[in-house]
Amino acid sequence: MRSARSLSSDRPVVADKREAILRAAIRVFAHNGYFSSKVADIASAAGVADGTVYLYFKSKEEILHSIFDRSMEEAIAAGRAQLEQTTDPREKLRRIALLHLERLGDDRDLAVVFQVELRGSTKFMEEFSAAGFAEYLKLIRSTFEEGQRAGVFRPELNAKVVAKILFGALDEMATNWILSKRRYKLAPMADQVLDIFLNGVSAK
Amino acid sequence: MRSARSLSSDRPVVADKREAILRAAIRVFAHNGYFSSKVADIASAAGVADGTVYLYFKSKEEILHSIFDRSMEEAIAAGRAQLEQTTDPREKLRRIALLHLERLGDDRDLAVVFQVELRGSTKFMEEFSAAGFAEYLKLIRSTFEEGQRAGVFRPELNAKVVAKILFGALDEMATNWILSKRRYKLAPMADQVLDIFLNGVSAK
DNA sequence: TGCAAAAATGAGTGGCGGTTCATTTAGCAC
DNA sequence: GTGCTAAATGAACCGCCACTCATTTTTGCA
Repeated sequence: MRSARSLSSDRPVVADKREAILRAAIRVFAHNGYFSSKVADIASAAGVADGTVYLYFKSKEEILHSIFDRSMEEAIAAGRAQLEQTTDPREKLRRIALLHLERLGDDRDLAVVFQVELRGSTKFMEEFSAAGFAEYLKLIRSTFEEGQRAGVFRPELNAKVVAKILFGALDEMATNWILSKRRYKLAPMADQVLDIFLNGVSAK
Repeated sequence: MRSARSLSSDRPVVADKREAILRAAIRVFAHNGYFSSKVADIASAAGVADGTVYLYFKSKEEILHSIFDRSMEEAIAAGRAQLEQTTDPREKLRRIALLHLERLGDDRDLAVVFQVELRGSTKFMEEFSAAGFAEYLKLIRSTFEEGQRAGVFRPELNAKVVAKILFGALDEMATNWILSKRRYKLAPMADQVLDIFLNGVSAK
């Protein structure tokens, strides 16, 4: 039973099922936490048998990795695309920040995985940090340096530290939003953060 | 064997052993992560038998809670004490920030537990957030509001958001410091953060 | 329609580790 | 020394769950 559309697609059913499992995993991890989530839960949420999960992923841990890798790749690509839209460094940072919070704000489950589940062990943190996080920080940093060269930002500031400050502030907005019972829009917070941030780093 | 100093102290040997287990747990959690740490590891690191741990703590989870509770209580008390040393709101925030990074910088293992292990599940996060974190944020926030009333800080800013920004920036400094292979002093970062932050929030 | 290969299934298993508790040891008063 | 209590011990238990694999189902082609 079930609509098994298989002809006409060059990528086989594989992609669909892999995708279904990843989506299910995001949902399950977000609700129960990575360590409390059972592979069986993910399987049933995805509508497949337990064993099927292992046809697409080597282990439970690899599922978490895949979620991170895919999302981070998308986020960085989207960020890069935004940067091409403008040349003003201030505006570039504004777009990065907005995009950052928009993406998380649009998918609460994914946001929970990113803000909470991925932070839960030094082992993960180190791997993830090495992978995508560092690149993301570098994106912010080089944009800032560009602004320094253009004379827009205070030249004496350490760009690495500045990047961490902006990232940290946005990160805290996201984490707070997840934990908050009161529902509000996340993306608009970007403006408030940037107001203070740009005011703090701009050359007078 | 062992020096069993028991007379003269009103609190019995209990406190010593509880303390030993807590310290051992911080070390073990920091090195292996909360979920990978075995109670047996903590016990042997503390120099006691497995079962002894359960004479002082109801469960493995309660150990983590106790670490958080005790440290947070100390941190907030220390923060309050600092606030009494000065009346200038700018200086107050500077001292809070410095203290924040000093405390984490002085005890890397505790810092790992705070920055990484405690963030690993929504369940923990919600409990901890409700408990001490919220109070800490409030400390920052009310100091900022005091500065607004004094005309030192921009009056149109939302104090809650401002508090999160400062906290987020400091938090990111701490997390980065833990994950960094290069060893540097954490506390001095406070000045760089505050430079930008105060510049961003001060009334001109 | 038949048939081989690929995909999917889900019951079973093996190991792990948090917790318990019967037993041992230490502390102390007389 | 003797007896009593509190503290400490650590072997064993037991529930859990990631992962395996023998079997079944689906697919795609002739």
